[in-house]
Amino acid sequence: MDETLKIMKLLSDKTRLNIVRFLLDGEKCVCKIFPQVKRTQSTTSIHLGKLENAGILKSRREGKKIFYSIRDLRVCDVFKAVGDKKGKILKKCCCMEG
Amino acid sequence: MDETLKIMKLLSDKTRLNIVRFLLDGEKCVCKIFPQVKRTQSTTSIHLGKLENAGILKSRREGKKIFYSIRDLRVCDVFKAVGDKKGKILKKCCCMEG
DNA sequence: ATAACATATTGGTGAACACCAATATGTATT
DNA sequence: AATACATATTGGTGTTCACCAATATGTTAT
Repeated sequence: MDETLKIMKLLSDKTRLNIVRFLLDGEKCVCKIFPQVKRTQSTTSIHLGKLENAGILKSRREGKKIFYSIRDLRVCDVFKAVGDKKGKILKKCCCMEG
Repeated sequence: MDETLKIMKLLSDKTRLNIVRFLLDGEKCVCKIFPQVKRTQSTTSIHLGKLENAGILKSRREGKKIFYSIRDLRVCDVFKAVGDKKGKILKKCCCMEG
């Protein structure tokens, strides 16, 4: 499938976009994520699964908790490209040199 | 509404993505666009309308024909950010300096 | 004015998917 | 093993929206 389309589809949902935005601040536990994005635990879990499955996020277990973080740094560049607030904070970007 | 989300939604459809990709080569007439993206004239017209309405594209009449082109150069940067083939061709980008 | 052409709009249909509640799985503690 | 906690999965519902065919609007030429 069209890789660009895949990424765009993943970022075209409010909940997923807010998840990624939140994770731009660094690794976060699920229990912190779903209150932040104002969705139920189940809904949030589904979205995290999709993002991880697509390679956008990665996860790590620590005891009972699971921490998610950004794996595919291209999303940072996308935020920068569109001029998102969160993007402006980011200094290091992966594919913007040259 | 969330500006980033708006752009992502617009770029998250196969037809619209292909329209924008095609227009990265320059201004194009509707009659050339809809065969390229393999959609009916009516469907293509709707998508062009949405993209123009959102400020991504602009249009210009020349006789009976209407030509569309890219107005919001951020989409170029988005293509570059995700590593899309079309993005790699582009040399000038608007918001990537610095 | 009428015909021919280019694009826009409308109406109806089907599919994709976000959402929540409820349940299941998995992990740590006692 | 039983309980409590954290996350994942399932089932069902409602909405959004892409699509096409048909029709309407607008432009040029005769």
